[in-house]
Amino acid sequence: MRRTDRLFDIIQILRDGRLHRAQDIADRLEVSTRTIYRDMDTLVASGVPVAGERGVGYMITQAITLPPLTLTPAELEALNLGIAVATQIADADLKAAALTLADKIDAVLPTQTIAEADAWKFAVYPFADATHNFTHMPVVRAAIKARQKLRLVYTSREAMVTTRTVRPLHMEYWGRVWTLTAWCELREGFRVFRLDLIESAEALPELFVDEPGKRIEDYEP
Amino acid sequence: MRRTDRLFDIIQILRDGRLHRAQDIADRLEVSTRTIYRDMDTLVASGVPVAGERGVGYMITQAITLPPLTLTPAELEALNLGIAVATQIADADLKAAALTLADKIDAVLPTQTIAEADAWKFAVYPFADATHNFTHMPVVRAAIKARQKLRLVYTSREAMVTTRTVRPLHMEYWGRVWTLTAWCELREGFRVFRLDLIESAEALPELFVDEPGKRIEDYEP
DNA sequence: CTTCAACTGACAGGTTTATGTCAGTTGGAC
DNA sequence: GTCCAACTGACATAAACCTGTCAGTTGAAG
Repeated sequence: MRRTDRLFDIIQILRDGRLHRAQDIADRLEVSTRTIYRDMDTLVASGVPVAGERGVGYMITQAITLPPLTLTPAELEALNLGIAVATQIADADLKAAALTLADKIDAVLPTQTIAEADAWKFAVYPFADATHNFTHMPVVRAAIKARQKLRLVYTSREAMVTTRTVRPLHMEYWGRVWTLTAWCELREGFRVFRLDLIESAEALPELFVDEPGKRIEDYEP
Repeated sequence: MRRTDRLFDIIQILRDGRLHRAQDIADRLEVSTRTIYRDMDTLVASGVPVAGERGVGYMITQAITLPPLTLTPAELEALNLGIAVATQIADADLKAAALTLADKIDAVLPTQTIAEADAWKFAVYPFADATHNFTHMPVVRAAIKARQKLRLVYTSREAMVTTRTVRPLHMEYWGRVWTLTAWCELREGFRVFRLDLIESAEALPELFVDEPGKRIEDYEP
């Protein structure tokens, strides 16, 4: 938990928009510069808009602030979190969607709360958990809808890499990982794939139709 | 990453809704029963609806499944994540809000996509990261809106526990932690509190009004 | 009361992760 | 060219975490 704290502290330091040398940050947080360089790597990989320039120092390159929203309090909180998570995602489409989603909800809700909402300003800063990998979500989701077969390069947990053609059927979110349930043409049976273990996913032109025994309804875990 | 994998495996095993003894799970995953008991702790703390009964075994107590949604693909993904996160939260209001939020979006979007959405079924299972603590969010948010003073019991990172009365002004989400910016009457100055380090938050009947130097606009990090 | 299996606490060993030191390299400004 | 500070890689050590063993306790069912 210590390291997370320090990463948080670094953002707080950078927040002023001014220039900071690794040495100064290191002194302030009582660690070595090497640790700061490593932390900066983590922050950049997490999507924090910080840039370092040799001979100069580190600076926040942008501040991401959203306008006030006008939801019911609890909904606002739920959406708040949702947007925060969605903006963490590397996928640009999803980032944009999270924002338009906010707009849509904003538009459909009664506007009477706008006035009082000005006291509730919030900002969302990207800070992805680099362990998550949502890269293949769009293509997988699209293939499920379009009933397109998928060619997957998949690394199993035993580090075996296989290439297979599957019929994508169903996605689930397990809080830590997303899974894809599919009928695997290589194994001739249902298989559950973890999205974060998919190396590459390519939608094939080949479509598939429901066949008894290969539908999601036929899947029994 | 190994441990996460095993937690995921345990859910997969429990998913069949049948009874499982710790010994059996331990054998299957090739770890000791002690490890399984520890894993079960983690799962329960994460909100996975699993219950153990002495002399009997472990069983999933409920399955949480949501009906199909009808958003644009990207929005669906964004919301998907948002709901997944929101349902992780211990706060019952927020859980409910996440669900009604989904309903509202569902209602306001064009219905033409409903037909094709049936191929896109998804389920969300709670699996909170136990390190997050959103317990005080509702009361803090409410106090900001109502301009009520808050009495905080706060544990600083140096493990110092203080009780203070603050004027809550502004909340921010930093991806890993939420912060509350407030004017602290104990320190006579602006302070930033991390929500996850707040022991207790109590809204006081006492209201506050804007005073020069104590408004969020006057805060300079 | 006995049995079963969930549960708990303490401790030791192993593994992984974090950090510091050091000795470099790189790119821009002057 | 020199200076500056970001950056990188390798290695050793220290701290944190994970796991197994063991010796218990607890609660329900028979």
